[in-house]
Amino acid sequence: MPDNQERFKMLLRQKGLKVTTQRILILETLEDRPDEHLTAEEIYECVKQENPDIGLATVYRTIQLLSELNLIDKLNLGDGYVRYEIGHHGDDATIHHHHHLICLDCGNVFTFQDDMLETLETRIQDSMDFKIVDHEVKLYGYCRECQKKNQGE
Amino acid sequence: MPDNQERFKMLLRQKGLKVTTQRILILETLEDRPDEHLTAEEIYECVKQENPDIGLATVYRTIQLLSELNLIDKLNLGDGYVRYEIGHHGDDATIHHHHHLICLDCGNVFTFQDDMLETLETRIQDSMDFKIVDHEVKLYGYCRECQKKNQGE
DNA sequence: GTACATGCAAAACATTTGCATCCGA
DNA sequence: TCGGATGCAAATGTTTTGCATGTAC
Repeated sequence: MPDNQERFKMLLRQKGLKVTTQRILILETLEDRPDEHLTAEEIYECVKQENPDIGLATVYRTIQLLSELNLIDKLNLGDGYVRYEIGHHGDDATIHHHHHLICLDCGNVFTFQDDMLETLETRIQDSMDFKIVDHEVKLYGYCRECQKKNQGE
Repeated sequence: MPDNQERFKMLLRQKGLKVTTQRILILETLEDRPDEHLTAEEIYECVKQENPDIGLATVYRTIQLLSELNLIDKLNLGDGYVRYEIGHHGDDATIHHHHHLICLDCGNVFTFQDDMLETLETRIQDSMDFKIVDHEVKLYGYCRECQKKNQGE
């Protein structure tokens, strides 16, 4: 399991880019909140507590960098914000994308892992001659709490 | 197989809303291009050919209405535009969501249908106590043409 | 005639960019 | 020192909204 922070520093040096306080703080913010799906604005607010002078533009630029380096994943819940979460890696460098359950009532996002998608991908690959390299699965519905809450209706 | 146009008119009347030329033209535009994933701007350009005085705001307002009435589906390809397509209904009123294959090279979007998701949904429903009502699946990769084109590299 | 719809322009919104200054290597 | 990084403000581009006018019913 590679240390994200060390990897980030290594990748930056490799590209002749600089290791700055801001960049590290932004990565830490995302590492500390592995299942929160933060928006740029939210990341900005978090980092400002440690470094009040940081600018929102720096957050956007760093997010883009982290995304290109495959250290974070984008997530679009269709609410007008792009959200980000730290990448979930396996022992190798392979990214294990998990999937998202989105509650239509409370808006909470739950994650789950399932290997069935791989079977599906193989099938599509064969039948449609389309080479799949990434996927995104979102299931919308009602979480346990909201089902309970609305049972009487 | 219900007629979208008649259904739209019926639903409008039911809600005390009015059947206008603009609303019908926008629905027709989407009906005529069932697999094109149009942006608001593109719909606007199409409708302007029939009705040059239409405003972009009307397109946005109608799209929102059609979306609320479940006559069209939203699709976000992450390119900064929200896209829309006519809903694909079965014999009953059930919406048969198809899935999308997005080529990372040429950007073309292909659709496919697969029932495997239902098995997945049942499993999630049982194991996580989450009642699923809708889903969205996007697979990213390379289409046949682009695979061929880039074979030499 | 009375809502509701429309078109226009202005506003709102997230995100990006230009540029002078700053700072890591 | 020097090229990349930052912060700020301005710009961008999509989508929304306010309001006077138009139109379906």
